[in-house]
Amino acid sequence: MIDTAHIPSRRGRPRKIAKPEDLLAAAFRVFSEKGFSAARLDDVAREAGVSKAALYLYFKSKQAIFEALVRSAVVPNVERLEGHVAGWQGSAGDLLRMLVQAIARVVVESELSAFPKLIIAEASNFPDLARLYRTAVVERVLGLLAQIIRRGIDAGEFRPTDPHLAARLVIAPLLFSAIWKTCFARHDPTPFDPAPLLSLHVDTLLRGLA
Amino acid sequence: MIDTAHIPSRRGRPRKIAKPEDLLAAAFRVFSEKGFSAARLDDVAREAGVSKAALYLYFKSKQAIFEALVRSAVVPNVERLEGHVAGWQGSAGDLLRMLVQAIARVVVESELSAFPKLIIAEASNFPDLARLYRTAVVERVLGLLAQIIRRGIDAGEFRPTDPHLAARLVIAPLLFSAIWKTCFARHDPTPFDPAPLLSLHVDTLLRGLA
Amino acid sequence: MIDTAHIPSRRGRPRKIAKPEDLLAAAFRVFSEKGFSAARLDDVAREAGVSKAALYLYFKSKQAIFEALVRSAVVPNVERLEGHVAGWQGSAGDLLRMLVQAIARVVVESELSAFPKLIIAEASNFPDLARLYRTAVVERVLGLLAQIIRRGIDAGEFRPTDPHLAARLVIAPLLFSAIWKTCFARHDPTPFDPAPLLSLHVDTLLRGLA
Amino acid sequence: MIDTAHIPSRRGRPRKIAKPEDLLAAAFRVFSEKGFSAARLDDVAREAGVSKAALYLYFKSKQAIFEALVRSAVVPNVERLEGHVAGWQGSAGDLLRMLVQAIARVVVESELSAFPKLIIAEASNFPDLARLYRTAVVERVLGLLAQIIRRGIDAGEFRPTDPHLAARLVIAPLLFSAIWKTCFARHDPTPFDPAPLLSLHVDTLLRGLA
DNA sequence: CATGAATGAGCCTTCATTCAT
DNA sequence: TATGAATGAAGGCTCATTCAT
Repeated sequence: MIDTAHIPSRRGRPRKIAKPEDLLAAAFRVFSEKGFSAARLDDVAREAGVSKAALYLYFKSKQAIFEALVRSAVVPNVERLEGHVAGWQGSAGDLLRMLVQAIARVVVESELSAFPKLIIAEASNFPDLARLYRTAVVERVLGLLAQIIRRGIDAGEFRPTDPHLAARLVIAPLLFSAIWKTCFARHDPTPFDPAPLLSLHVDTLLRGLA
Repeated sequence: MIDTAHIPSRRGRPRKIAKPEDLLAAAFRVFSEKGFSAARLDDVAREAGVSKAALYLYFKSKQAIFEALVRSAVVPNVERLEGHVAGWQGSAGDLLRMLVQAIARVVVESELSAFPKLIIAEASNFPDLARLYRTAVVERVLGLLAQIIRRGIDAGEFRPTDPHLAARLVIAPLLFSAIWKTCFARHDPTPFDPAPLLSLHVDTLLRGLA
Repeated sequence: MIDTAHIPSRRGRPRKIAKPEDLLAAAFRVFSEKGFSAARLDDVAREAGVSKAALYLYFKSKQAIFEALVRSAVVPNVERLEGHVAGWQGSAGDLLRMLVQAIARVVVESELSAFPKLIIAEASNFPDLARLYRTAVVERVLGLLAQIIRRGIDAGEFRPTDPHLAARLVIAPLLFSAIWKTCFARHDPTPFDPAPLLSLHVDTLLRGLA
Repeated sequence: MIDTAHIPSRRGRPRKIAKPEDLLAAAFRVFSEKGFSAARLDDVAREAGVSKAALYLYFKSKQAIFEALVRSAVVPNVERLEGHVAGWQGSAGDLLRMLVQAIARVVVESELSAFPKLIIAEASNFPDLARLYRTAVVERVLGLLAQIIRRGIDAGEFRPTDPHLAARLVIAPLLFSAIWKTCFARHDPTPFDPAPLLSLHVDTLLRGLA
């Protein structure tokens, strides 16, 4: 235990230099654990190692923290995915398989798996953020997938289907995995491994689309 | 999944005798709109047309209401599904198709689509309920599906796969639809129709499993 | 000392039936002692013998309490004065003398002497209330006085002057007395008696206006 | 009453070397606008063009700033008035008229009219300052006036009255004007001109005292 | 001397919960 | 059974104050 009893508790003594990213990271941990409403800024501050008041140096309200959090997570990851696709030359099937694995790595296997849960939980309380997430993340990813599927159809690799619907079929098991992980796998003795499910998913889907 | 979901949202003169099911129905509407923490018992009471204090005649706390809500939704609907399966004599494929449609009718197309959202949102705050929901609903449905798939494999109708994984693939687009509906379709001009997606899903999945 | 230790401190036990007027009376005491900003609702609640939360059963915010307080004090006293004037038949001078005494009784000698102080202190923070007080109290009283003075001029009792300015001269020593009382007389050993000052005031003013 | 009141409200580039008088001038503007409690040191600092921490280089607390402000306004202006009186040789009536005009110029027509409001508002929160202001300003000015009035009585120019009470009558319309200006004239389209009122005041008072 | 960055303490406000009727 | 009225216990946000640079 660290003995800090000898430090006089004087008001206003600065202890730590806070960075907004660190604050958002702490907020993400607390918000995704508790949800927006049940999360306390006390917890966010403690998690970030700063005082509650310090949060207000960078964000003007609890809601502003949440909004900044969603916005900060929106763009970069999608752009990473689009980068994957741009340079690829293989078949549509191979590209789909690779994308599913890439998304799994980013979303399902990292801590970001809590993000969909957070959006799902708070969509009706923050419709603007839901719309932002939908247009800037979900529909962009779905568009990317639809484009690949259309390419596969045009090349005769896939049978004719609505590419936008098929794109949703690609995504669904990924969403399932992320949710399973955050909902059920937390208190589970055996660790949750999405790989076999996703492997079967791609195999089955590609057969089904062929 | 709530037996009383067919009760319309009354807004008129409060009935003198409140029934716990009415209270749960009101609680469901409010909790699924706001989440557990942001939901106020004031709203639940007003929605139910009773006083706030009346809630405490039947439930000892806000958390108890939530728990009763989840428990009430657990058993009946699964049993209904199991009834569907028991009497069926057709092929595994037909049975899967019918089950997907049945689940869609119950979960996706009714107001109960908010239920998965609620569980997802509150799983980490109520791990016991999450476990209950998992064992009493999710795994029972998955087990049912797995059983059918195994039957299909044994009959040579499907290629050999892990039936439990395949069952998840069956469920995933249903979950996707329910979530899409509660998250994004709320403020959407064009109404959300899960039928085409699920139709493509079953077609593709059965081809993929064949 | 009253022994309440044996009473279990259970949440929500109602203790007292609060009346909005009592709450406003308590608020008046605290606000006029401390000013709006320095007043704490804790103090208002304790002064009223209720919990802080009880204040919100009747008023939606601290500011709403303050506004209700000002509004509640505005009309009745002015109407009382106007009643005094309506039935009077004597000379303008006698009427002025009587009115000064009446105002002194109401404003200076009662606890209401703190009211002008409160308005003065908060006028720039609550311009709407200042305007209300000006139109509904100050200008009405000034109008009443101006009317009497004009009557005196018309009757040859007073020399010709601007009645609205003269009305202000009537009021000024009353305001002085009220302010002196709240500012300086509080911590004064010898009690403050406005009567001699106001007596001299009326004598001198009537001579000056003659 | 503040020696530095002639310093215009700078809004430009902050001077490197801050002077306590500048800080007090800024504090006066903010305190007289908001009152002590509602005034924020952020605003004082911004108004003074320095950082909030810089205030603590010269004053040990917010309260110390307020106290210094009041003290700084106390002595000089009264001495100026006493100088006016000392060298005067005319009649008591002329001297009173001149003094009323002098006070009006200093207090009512300048920005210092906010000072009485500030004292009135904070007297009960800062009784020591109220006492200081009373003895060092108010009673000295009243004493000056009483002395003149006694001179007038002794010379047969005024009828016999209590000079200390009569002095209050001299002051009252000045106080009225200052308060009217700060409370009601702020949001008034027509500018407030105290001259006619004070002119009538002196005329009437001198007649009344004669 | 001056300030940007940080904080402890406190206040307004909300809300689940309880009691008298 | 049912409720209107009340409250204790937070939580969000502000602000005077302090320290490192």
